[in-house]
Amino acid sequence: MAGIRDLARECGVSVATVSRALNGQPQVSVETRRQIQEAARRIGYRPSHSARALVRGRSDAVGLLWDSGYEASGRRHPFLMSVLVGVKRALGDLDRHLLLLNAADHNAEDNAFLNAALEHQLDGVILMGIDERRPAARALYDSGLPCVAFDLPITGRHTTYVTSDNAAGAVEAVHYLHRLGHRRAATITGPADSLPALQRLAGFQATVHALGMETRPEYVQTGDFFLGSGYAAGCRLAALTDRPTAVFVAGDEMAIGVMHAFADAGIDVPRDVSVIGFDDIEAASLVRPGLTTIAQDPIALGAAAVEALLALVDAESPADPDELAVQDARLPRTVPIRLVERGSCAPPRPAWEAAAREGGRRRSSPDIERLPG
Amino acid sequence: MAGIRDLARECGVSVATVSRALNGQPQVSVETRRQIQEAARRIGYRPSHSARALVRGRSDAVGLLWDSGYEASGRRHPFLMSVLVGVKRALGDLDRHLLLLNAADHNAEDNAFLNAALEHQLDGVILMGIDERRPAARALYDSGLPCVAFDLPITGRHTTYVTSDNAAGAVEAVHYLHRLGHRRAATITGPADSLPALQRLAGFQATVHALGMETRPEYVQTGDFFLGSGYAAGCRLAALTDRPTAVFVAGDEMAIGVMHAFADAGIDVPRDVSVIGFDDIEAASLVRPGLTTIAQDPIALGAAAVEALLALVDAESPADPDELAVQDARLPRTVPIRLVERGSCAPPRPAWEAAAREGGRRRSSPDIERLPG
DNA sequence: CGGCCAACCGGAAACGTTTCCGTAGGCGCT
DNA sequence: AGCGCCTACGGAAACGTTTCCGGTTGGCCG
Repeated sequence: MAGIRDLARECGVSVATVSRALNGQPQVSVETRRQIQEAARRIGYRPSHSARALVRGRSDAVGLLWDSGYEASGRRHPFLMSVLVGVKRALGDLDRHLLLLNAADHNAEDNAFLNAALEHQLDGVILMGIDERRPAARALYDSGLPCVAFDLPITGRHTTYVTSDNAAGAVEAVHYLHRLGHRRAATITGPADSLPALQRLAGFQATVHALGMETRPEYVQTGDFFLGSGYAAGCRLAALTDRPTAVFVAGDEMAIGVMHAFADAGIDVPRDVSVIGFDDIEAASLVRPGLTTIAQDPIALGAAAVEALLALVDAESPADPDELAVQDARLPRTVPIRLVERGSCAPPRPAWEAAAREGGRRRSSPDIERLPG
Repeated sequence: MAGIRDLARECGVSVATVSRALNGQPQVSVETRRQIQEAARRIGYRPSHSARALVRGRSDAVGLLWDSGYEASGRRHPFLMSVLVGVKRALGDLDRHLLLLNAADHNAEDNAFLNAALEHQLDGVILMGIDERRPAARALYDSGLPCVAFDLPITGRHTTYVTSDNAAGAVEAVHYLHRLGHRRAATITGPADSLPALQRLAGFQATVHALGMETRPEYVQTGDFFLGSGYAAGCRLAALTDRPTAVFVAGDEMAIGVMHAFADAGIDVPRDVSVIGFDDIEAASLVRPGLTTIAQDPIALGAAAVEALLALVDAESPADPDELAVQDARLPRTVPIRLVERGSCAPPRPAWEAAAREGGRRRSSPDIERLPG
């Protein structure tokens, strides 16, 4: 393994010069630099990450904390993998790497995460799909180490979070429904301790109100983001005498559940009732009819997270903690969403046609006609 | 930041003793060890990973290489995330960490991966969802650094791969179909350069032959693991005069595609034809009817990968390269699969009923009756 | 011509570990 | 009593960088 000394000897210069040349520092002549780079390539020199990290006191790596047991706990992050891709790309552009902290799912000592982060001298940590109330997690973001989370409103000395624009997504969804002609829309929301669920519900209610659409207590049902709860809520909706003509569901998996419930009740989607989801999970494009949904942009989410994290570390890097910059970096990031139309929404049926509904019944997966603008 | 010297001073011993005590080496008295551990906790001592890695020459970390642009290239790894969980857990049990190498999707210099791996002194690298023909990947597993891949039959000096028991899965699938009473089964396979596709096809053909089931050229169709290709293949199958009564599809997404094709052709699944998939992706349990499929075990796959990787590094760790152990560690790992029954398979219809099929048509998602053992 | 500055470079001290080698004492054995 | 072995420990040399503090040129200005 060729070290910096070998390289220095090879070029007839000192190790200091080699270091400066390779790190792009200015006090080295262009000719010397060229020679050094040339020689480095020739002898296959590779700088030791450990040595560099040791002396500089940081590793240029960020940690990723995510808990594999999380999904079982009744919450979800439907596309962690894609978000991860976004994180990885953004980091790659900055020549940084990502260290997965094994959350030692069992037997996790309270300082497990923090210890790992400090031992590796991480620049900061990104948290996703984790129970933010775990002591081990708390210890981490109470430590002053920069942290950014997905969909988790964590607080700490150097901490912020990123999330999709859930409120905007909800208002776009009900505007869309309203444009289609719907006036009676229900929603299925998520657990009350889920930030996205709350924001989506708030957006829904505000817009329904602003548009003067009908509102009743039975029109908001609660689920847990999983299929079964969507099915159950769908059954409750189906049994209503004043059934809504559209339903905005806070998560795609639940939305698929309500579609099943409606199918089992003999209610055709989208002819009899429209359903619109949230997230755009893979299955949304696989089911029939295709699920119209508010799509999150996982790549952008990942990029926003690293941007937020870097802002956090930059803000505290100078010796004097720039209080203003810290405040600024602490602001949550919110990334835009996008409506993707598939087959699960349509204009409501005219009353006379709905009345005649109990006649013949056709195939439940009709090709849906293109919707007008 | 407390260093090992502070700890030594605190305890009135030398740094050498502290190091030995903390690393569990035997030549330190139990009393001294206890005191040192106590003091370490008290002053919050955390060993520097960089320093340790620097002097020991290795980092106790393994790299993970996966290419986010891969899916666009016509191949898939349907549950990378879950496999990742498996890898992470297995690693966590060994107090190792996982470093995600940013594959610098663009502008990737030919040695990008290898450089990153060497600079970080990784124990080895796990590859998944990557185009194994990329020069940058080749350089990696030609380098002698231990590598293990998923579903990629890569070869190199210290290299192996893990994969699900695709052949066994295929034979189980057709046995299952055969038990149900099917005698005319088709298959939809994947690209010819995909290892799992090849193995699944081979298992299918061998079993069909062994069981004396009908075989015709049109009964094997080729797809690319994506929905559209499954739909197309399903249409071709539906148009056959001697249509098969069951189809074994080499991937769940394609399987969903053929279900759509059949639905559009007025063919009911599972009444008119059974379809069985492979992989058990999330959507398999979300569609209707639920997709009966051969499930891979992603957690076990991940665990098998780290086990294989560690065998590889152990085999070459002694000064003398134990040629036998290396040979042994190079053997591919194969992890068992499991049949999961959902609603897409049923006994074939008796001929007389099939003949009368063109009569009334009912809802396409009937609740399926439980199958006899 | 002396002094000053900029540009370029070298020596050496860190950084925090692990490990090799050495040593002091205790103990059993002949 | 002398010898050697074993256990527990200390001293110090690595490991491969970065960076501080200089030092040596050569050119320019006064």
